[in-house]
Parts: sequence; C-alpha cells; structure tokens
Amino acid sequence: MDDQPRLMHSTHGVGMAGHPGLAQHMQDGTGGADGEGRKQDIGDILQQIMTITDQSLDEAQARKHALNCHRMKPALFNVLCEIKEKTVLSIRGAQEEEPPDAQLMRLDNMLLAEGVSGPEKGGGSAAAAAAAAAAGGGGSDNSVEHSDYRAKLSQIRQIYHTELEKYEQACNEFTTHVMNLLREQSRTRPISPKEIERMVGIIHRKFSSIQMQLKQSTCEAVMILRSRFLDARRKRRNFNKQATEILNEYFYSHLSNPYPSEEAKEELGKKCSITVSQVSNWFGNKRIRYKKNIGKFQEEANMYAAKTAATATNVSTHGSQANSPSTPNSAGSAGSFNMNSGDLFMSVQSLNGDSYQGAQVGANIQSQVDTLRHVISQTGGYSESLAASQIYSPQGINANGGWQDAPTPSSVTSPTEGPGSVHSDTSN
DNA sequence: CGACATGATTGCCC
DNA sequence: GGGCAATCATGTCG
Repeated sequence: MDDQPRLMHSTHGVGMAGHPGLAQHMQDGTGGADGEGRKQDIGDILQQIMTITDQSLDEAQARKHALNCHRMKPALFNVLCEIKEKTVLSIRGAQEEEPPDAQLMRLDNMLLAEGVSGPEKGGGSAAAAAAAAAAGGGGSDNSVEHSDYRAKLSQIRQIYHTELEKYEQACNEFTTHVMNLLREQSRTRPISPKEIERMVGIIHRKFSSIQMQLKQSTCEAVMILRSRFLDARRKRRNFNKQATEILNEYFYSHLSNPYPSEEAKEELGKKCSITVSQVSNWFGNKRIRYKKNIGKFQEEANMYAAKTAATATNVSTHGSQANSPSTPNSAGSAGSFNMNSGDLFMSVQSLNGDSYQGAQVGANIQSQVDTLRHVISQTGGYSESLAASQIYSPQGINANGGWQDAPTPSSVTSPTEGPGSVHSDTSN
C-alpha cells in the first residue's frame, strides 16, 4: 500500500513541479544529474500508467478521492479550466454563432398552416376545409375525399407529434445524461459549467437538426397528400341532375341578368350540394356557352321557361310574387332570389319565334303567356351577332355580347327584387 | 373510339 | 375581385 503515496507524489510532480521541470530540462538540452532524477520520475509515472489497469476499482476510487481532496486541486482545476476556455471554447464559440434558421421557420409556418403543428382540432379541419374549398369539393364523392384527406392529415399529424415527443424525450434524456457525466467528470478533469452549457447547446442543435428532418419529411408528406387530393379536383364529376336542374332554372329565370349574388350563390350551392365557387364556375360556363350558341340552348331555355311559368302561374294565384320552383321557401327571405316577371318574360318571349313548338311547353304556359303578352310586345331589336338565330331573340344580350337588364315593367314586376337581380353591369 | 358535354383552371381585363 | 374567354381534362354517349 505504499504505492499510493508514491503515485500521489508523482502526480504532483507531473502536474505542478514535474512538468515545468521537464520543460526546462528540455530547453536546457543538458542531461545533468538533476535531469537523470526527472527521467526517473517520468519513467515511474509511465510505469504506473502502464499498470493502472491492473489496479482494482477500489484502488482507483481511493486514488480519485485522494486527488479530489488534494489541497491544490481547486486552484489547479481553475487554471486548467481557464486555459481550456481561452483556447478551445473561444475558438469554437466564435464559429458556432448561427443565424436564425429561415428554413426551419418556413417549415414551422407550413406545418402550422396545414394544421399539423397547430392546435388540435381547429387548425387541421380548417386546413382541410380550405383544401376542400380550393378543390371545390361539395358532393358526396368530395365529402368522401374530404374526410379521406382529413383522416390522412390527422394520421400525419399524429405521427409527427409522436415522433416529436420521442425526439424531445430523447433529447432531454441525453442532455441530462451528458450533463451528469460531465459534472461527474468535472471532478477529475477541467470542465467548466460554461463548457457543459456549450455541450448542451450542441446536443440541442443536433436534436433540432433531427427535428428539422422530421418537419421536412412531414411537410413532404403533407404536400404529397395535398397534391394527391388537389389533383383529384380535376377528376371532374358531373353535377347530379337535380343540381343541374336547379341551376338551369335559376339561370333561365334570370336570363336577363344571370349573375347570382353571393347570397344567391350560397343558397344555390346549398340546394345543389356544391360549393359557391362551383356555382360561380357553373354560371360562368353557362353564360359564356349560352352566349356563344344561343340557338343550341333555346330548347332548354323554353323548357325551363315553361317550368318556371307553370310554377309561377300556380303561385301567382295566391299572390303577386312568383317564386322560382327551386326556391319554394325563399319568398321574402333576404337571401332569396325571387324570380321577377321580367326574367320570366326573357325566357318565354321566344314563344313568339317561328321555331317555337307549342307542344314543347305544356298547355299551362298559355295563361302565363297571356299575362305577359303586353310585355312581349316590347321586344326590342336583335343584335347582328345573333343574326344566325334571330328567331330566338334573347333580349338580355346586347350587341357587344354582354348581358343587359331586361325591361321590367312595374305592372308585372314584383316590387322588391331579389338580390340575384341587383347586378347591373349593362351599359354599353 | 371519337365527338361532344361539362366542370375546372388560367390569364387577362376592368 | 369578379367576369370573360380560352383551354384543359374528364365524363358520357352513340
């Protein structure tokens, strides 16, 4: 057991007296008697290092304790820490100043926008709804796709949060572990609190880079899902018959001004189980295609005019205001699109045309025609652009191809026009 | 399978 | 921002 004091002594020699002495000896380049003694010391130390693995754990612990308790230890430790800080830490510290990561912010923003990283329900469904709206989703098929999208999104969300939690937990565990290790080691080697702090920073950076990868792959997954979902929008589904019917009824009963208001669009959308944007698309397409080939649509116009007129006739026996059959409960409601007689006239006026086949329209139209006869007499001139189909004479379309308001004589027009009839961009 | 119908998109204009 | 015109892409029908 006399080994230990010797080692202690030698250690001091290396740490305090030995090293400078050795350095001096090297500088001198002389191999005097004193140098011989030092050599002996170093050989001793090396020998001890070589045999250190032969020592028992207890012995090692005892030596460690002895080292820690040495009176010079704190001073030596501080010096070493200081030197280390000056050399290593200052260099690395300067290098590791990083600007705030723009890409990480972008990823965060996107995940938030997509409802992956936001609050539990609201964000996700909001994003899904937005995607659905962008996709013009509406009908049952789209609802299925919508719910499918939401399901997949929430799956991604769940995976993301699970992984994130895992990473955070792992990060904390690892940080704690490393900190404990470093604290433990700081008793025997120069590790300052600052260095521990720096190490924690490094660990956090490493984990946050892993986190970024997670975020990136989550974003990719969302993008793929989204593109797949949005691509489906081009997989066009024809509207069902009833929806087309409702839209056509509105269109032909407002032929003089087929520009439904926002409210009217909403109501039409509700009735047809489609979105407002789909209603807008439909009317946009309808207007342009109608205008392009009025002749082709005339039969359709007649049909819907007859339908409308038939309903109007029935309703008009109960009141002066005629409702569109598509909006039986819309009378008087703010969001309704009341059919006005001027519009009806627009649809029916082609009854004057030579091509009109009475059989196309039910007999009940006749009374309506009679009612509106005085309006029909107002038929104005036809634009040359419609020369090919003059017999159809839709007076709502002006020479420039734009729609113009049909005359709505007070004698047949309901006193309050529906919002759908307000639009007037007609002056040419 | 080709022609036509139709819902959606895009670019432009006002 | 809404509407128009052109166009795309898919659905439907003969």
